[in-house]
Amino acid sequence: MGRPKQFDPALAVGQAMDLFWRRGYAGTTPQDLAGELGIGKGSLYHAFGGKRQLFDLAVERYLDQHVEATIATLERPGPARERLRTALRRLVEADADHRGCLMINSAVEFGLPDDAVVRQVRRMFARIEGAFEALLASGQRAGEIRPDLDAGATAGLLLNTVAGLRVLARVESSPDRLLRVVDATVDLL
Amino acid sequence: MGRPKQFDPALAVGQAMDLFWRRGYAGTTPQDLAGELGIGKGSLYHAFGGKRQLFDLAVERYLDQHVEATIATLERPGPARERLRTALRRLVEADADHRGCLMINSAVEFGLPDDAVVRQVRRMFARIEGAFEALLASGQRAGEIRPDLDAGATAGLLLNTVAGLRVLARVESSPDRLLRVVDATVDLL
DNA sequence: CACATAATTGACCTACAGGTCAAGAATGGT
DNA sequence: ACCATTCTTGACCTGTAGGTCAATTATGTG
Repeated sequence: MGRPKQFDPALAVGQAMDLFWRRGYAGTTPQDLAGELGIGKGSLYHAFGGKRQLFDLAVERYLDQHVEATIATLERPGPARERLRTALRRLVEADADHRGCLMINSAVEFGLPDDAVVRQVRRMFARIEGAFEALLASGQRAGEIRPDLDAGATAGLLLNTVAGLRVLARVESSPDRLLRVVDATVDLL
Repeated sequence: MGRPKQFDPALAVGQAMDLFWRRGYAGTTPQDLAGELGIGKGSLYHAFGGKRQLFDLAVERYLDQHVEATIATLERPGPARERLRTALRRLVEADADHRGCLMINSAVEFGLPDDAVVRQVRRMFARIEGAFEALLASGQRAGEIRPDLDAGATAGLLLNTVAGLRVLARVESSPDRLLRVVDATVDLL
């Protein structure tokens, strides 16, 4: 009962995510958010509690949506090295507007003091690193990747590579150089 | 003639750099800056023109100081691979308080739209990449590094690795995992 | 000393971020 | 028809960011 919501909260979280992603947390005002969602500022606070709560929802959404998509690419069938190359290339090519990664941008913006965001970022890193390790192990079982490679350490290296790519994407105007990095990395394995 | 300055502008730029580095551009207020430099807010504007101008000076200082120091480490005598390992380890170990890199933090905070900062960041990246390429070439001449390695592409890879390390440092509580990344990277060359 | 020059300061200003709230509008239940 | 409940909204509030300025203080010069 009561008056029904005039907007779809799930959709709204997606729009908020988009805005935070493009403009950063501090760079996004409640005004901006209300405008983007097409609702009054009061409604926004009524529905989500506050800017930070909405941001946390946006982060959660980002994880479920974009991060999981990347991981899914890694887990698709095919030769391990090519799965890796494809996933990394996608990451670069999908970022034509240089937004980088919401999580990494936030990690840099908030830094260590902030707890909730940093915890989420760590969770995401662990998830990605795990996927890399599984990929490497499967590649080794299939004989496509040198068996003497330390899968754990190399997974960390790949996570680090992704972090680098996402940051460089913010200042690199063309994807070419990043794609070269992707290839150089994959070829080294 | 006229009243002499009560503070050393060069020193002040260093203090400002430190503050921007720790708190980010948006997170540092003119109030904070005046407090840190031990002068009145008005003095600050009289001496430097504004927050952004002071920031630009801080960035310049950072380049001349920290970036050049890292590059100097790369150019010291010794086996190429070990020079690289040392430089990367230093980067990680010197960042116990998780500030990362001023330039990279700024690149993420400002994003592409901003011109001055992004131009500086690109200059710095080019400088570092060049140093890596020289290092790799010298290692190849000395027979320490496989001659079939594409020095240009690999230099890009190393720049990317540094970017990753600097970002991960902001959320990684202990340096151990980053040091493993360093070793894994160097060992792959 | 008088004066031109330059540095210092805190009071002051404007804009806006982030958030609250009272009044009104749309529902289901009786 | 009335009510309890829930959403919606724009007006309103407080704090502060970023910056300006007039008055004051310290220097060199004639």
